[in-house]
This record gives sequence, C-alpha cells and structure tokens, in this order.
Amino acid sequence: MDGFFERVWDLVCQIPPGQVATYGQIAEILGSPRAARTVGWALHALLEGSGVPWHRVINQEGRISTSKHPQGYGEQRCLLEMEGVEFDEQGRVNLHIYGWDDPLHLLREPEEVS
DNA sequence: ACAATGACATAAG
DNA sequence: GCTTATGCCATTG
Repeated sequence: MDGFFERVWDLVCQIPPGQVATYGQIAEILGSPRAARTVGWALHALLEGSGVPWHRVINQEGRISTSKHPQGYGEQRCLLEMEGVEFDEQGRVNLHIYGWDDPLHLLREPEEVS
C-alpha cells in the first residue's frame, strides 16, 4: 500500500491550486517517467474524502482521462473551474498555462532538440 | 514467480 | 484528429 501510492498522493497534494499536473509528470518526479499508469491507479485507489486533489491530475493532453470513472469528469471540470482553470471548446486545459511548473520537474526537463 | 489489470504515454495507420 | 497497437510500471490474485 504505502510506497508509490503514498508518494503519488503526497505529490498531488503538493500541486498548487489553479494548476494541473499530468500522470507522466508525477510519475517522472516519483522516479519512473513511464509509470503513469501506476500513478493513475493510485488516484483511482484513492477516492473522495482522502484530501487529495485528484482533479488536478489529468493526462498529457490536458484532457480528463476518467475512462472508467465518467462521473469524475463532471467533478474534475467543476473543481478545476472553481479554482480558476479554463476549459477550451474541447473540454481540455492549456497545459502551457495551467501546467504545474514544479521546480523538481524543471530539473529533469527533457529539452529535446529539433 | 506468473498472469491479469489499470484515472497513461507514445508510435504508427 | 482519431483509432489501434505496444510499452511501462506497480498492485493484486
């Protein structure tokens, strides 16, 4: 139980309001940039009342990935809008604007060349 | 230890 | 832009 899950929850709890983080980003900070699935599972295993702003966690496209939790979509969008996050016509969030600029992530910036 | 699962990510068609 | 296929990592049975 404790370990990755707890790390995920703790990290999500550290996400400042008005900003959103992606599964991949969280996974990368945890040490496994490819463990996005496990991150999502941690949030799923979580549930409401845990005090974890799971609504601030979205996929890389800034979209809501509640594949098995369609009800979470409304909750997430409502909570994010309440925090000031805007949704575009496609129901997506601008990661370039609301993306979580955590210094920890900046240290591992991929900065790929073109 | 193996197989199956899962709120993802990336590549290819 | 969307759909399909494969990979990746951790948890559970």
